[in-house]
Amino acid sequence: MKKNGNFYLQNMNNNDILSKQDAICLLDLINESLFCAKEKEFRILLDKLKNLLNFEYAVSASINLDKKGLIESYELVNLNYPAQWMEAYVEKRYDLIDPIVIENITKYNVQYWNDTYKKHNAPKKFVNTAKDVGLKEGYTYGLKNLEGTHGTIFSFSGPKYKQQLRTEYILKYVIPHLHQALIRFLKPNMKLNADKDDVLLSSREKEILNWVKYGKSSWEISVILHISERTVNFHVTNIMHKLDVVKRSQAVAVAIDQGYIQI
Amino acid sequence: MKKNGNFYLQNMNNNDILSKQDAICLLDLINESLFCAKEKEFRILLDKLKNLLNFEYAVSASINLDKKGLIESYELVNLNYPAQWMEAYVEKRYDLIDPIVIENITKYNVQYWNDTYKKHNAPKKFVNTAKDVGLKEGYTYGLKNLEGTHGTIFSFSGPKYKQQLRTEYILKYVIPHLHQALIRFLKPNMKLNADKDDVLLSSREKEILNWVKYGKSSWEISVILHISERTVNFHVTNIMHKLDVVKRSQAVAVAIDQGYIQI
DNA sequence: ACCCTACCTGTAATAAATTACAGGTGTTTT
DNA sequence: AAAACACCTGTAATTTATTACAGGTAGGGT
Repeated sequence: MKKNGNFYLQNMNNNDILSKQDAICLLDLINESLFCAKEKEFRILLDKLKNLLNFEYAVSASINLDKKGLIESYELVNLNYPAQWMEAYVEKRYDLIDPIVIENITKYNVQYWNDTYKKHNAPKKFVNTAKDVGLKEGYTYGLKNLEGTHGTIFSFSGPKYKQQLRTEYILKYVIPHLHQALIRFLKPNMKLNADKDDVLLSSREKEILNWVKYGKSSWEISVILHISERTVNFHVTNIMHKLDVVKRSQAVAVAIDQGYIQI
Repeated sequence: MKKNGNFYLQNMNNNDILSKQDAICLLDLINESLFCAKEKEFRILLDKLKNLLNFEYAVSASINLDKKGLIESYELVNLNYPAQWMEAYVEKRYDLIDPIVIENITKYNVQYWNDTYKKHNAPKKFVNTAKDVGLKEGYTYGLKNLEGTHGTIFSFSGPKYKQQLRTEYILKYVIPHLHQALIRFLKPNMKLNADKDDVLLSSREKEILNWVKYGKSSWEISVILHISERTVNFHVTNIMHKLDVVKRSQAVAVAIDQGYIQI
C-alpha cells in the first residue's frame, strides 16, 4: 500500500485499520468541515482531530506560494503548540530549514517526522530544540490548491508517539477537507479579520440566518424547517443578541462581514 | 433523531444507523470525489452510491439558477434513468411541474418521494407516468453553491424502495461532496453569468440602504436624513423592486453581493 | 447530580415593515 | 415640450418583526 513513498488511498484495505468509531468520527469531522467558515470553528475541528489521534499538540498554517512553489509568506493557526517555540520559529525563519516543512511543500505527503529527519539528515540542533519543548515525535501533512498559489500544512506532535498506519489513514482522509476549510476562511480575511471571535452561531442559527438572507419570513422558514414560527423567532432573537444587532437586515450584514454566513 | 421531520446531522447518533462497512464505504466515496474531475469518474462515483443504496436508477443534474433561485437551465448527467423518460422530461419541461424538483430547489433537503408527493398534492398523471417506467419510489437531494447561482440535484429510484434512515444519512453525508465534484467538472461548460441587468441604485437609495444595513428603522432614518418616514419607505420599496427582493434583509445581502454597498 | 447549551414551544402586546392607494417638485434627456 | 427620472409626501390596511412573559426536552461536561 505504500509505493515509492506514495500513498494510495483508493485501494487500501482500511477495514482492519480503522474502527467503526473511527470511521463515524471521520465522517462527522468531514461533514463539519464542509460548513466551517470561521477560525473558531476551524480550531474546534483541529482539536477534535488532535484528540482523535491522541496527540498532545497541533498547529496549522496556510502558505502563500511563489511561482517556484516555495514559501512566500505564511499565516499560522496555532491550536496549542508551545508559544515560545512558535515565536522563535517565526522570528528565526525556521521554515527555511525545517526539513518537515521543506518535505511538505515539495511532496505534499503524510510524513512521520523521524522518517523525514533521517531522510534529510536534519540539523541536530533544530531537532533537539524542538524535542526540548515537547515536540519529540509527530506527523505532518498538507496540500496545495490546484492553482499552486496556496498550500496548507498540519502538524501534530507529542512527547511520545509511535508510527501507526491508523494515523496515516486518518490524516489522508480528513486533512484534504480541513485544507479546504482553512483556505476558505483565510482567503477573504487576508486583510482585516481577527479580533472579535467571541460569537459563535450554532448550526441551526446559521441555517435560519441563511433563509433570512434569502428574504424568507419567519412563517416561511418555519414551514421549510418544520418547526413553529415561534421557534424561528426565538432563534432570530438569539442570533441578534449574539451579533449585537437589532434588526434582521443588520444581522445579515454583520454575519456576512464576520463570515458566519456566505453571500 | 428525527424530530419534527427535521434532520440533524451533527448530533445524530449514526452508530446505530450505519454499519462499519457503510462508514468505510462513505469515507472512500468522499475521498474519491475529492479527486473527481471528469464526467467518467463522476459516473463511477454515482454508480457506487446507487449500488450502496440498493437503487435501480440514478440521475443527476447541475442547475443554473436565476436570481429568484428558480431554474434557468440545467444539464443532465444521466447514469441510467430510462432514456424515453428523460427525453420526455426535457421535451415537456417536466422540471416545471415535478414536485420533487420544485421541493429540491426551494428546500435543498433530503426527500423521500412519497412524502413530497403527499405534501404537494402531486399531479397524478405525472406520478403515474413516472411509475410506469419503473420510477416508483425514490430519494432526491441536492445543494446549491454559496453564491446561489448553481445548484445540483441527485435522484435515486427503483420499482420498490422503502423509506429508511440509513439512506437519508448516507445522502446527507455524501451528496455535498458529489455536489462539489459535479460543479467542478461542469463549470467549464457554464457561461459565466455575464448579462446581469445593470440595476443602478441612486445615491439616495444607497444612502438609505446603508442605514438599513446598520439596523436603523424607517423612522430613525427619516430623522437622520430629515425626510418623512413615508419617503424612507418609498425608497426602500424602490430598492427592493430594483434588486428583485422582498425583504430588507435580503436587499442588504444582495446589495453587498452585487457591490452596491460595502460591508 | 448539577450546570450549561442547543433546541423547541406557547401567548400576547407593541413596533416595524410591506403594500396599496394617490399625488407633488425639480432636473435632465430626447 | 414631453418624457424620464430622482426625489419627496400623505393615508391606511395588512403582514411581519420585535420583545416580553414562561416553560419544556436532550445531551455533554464537571
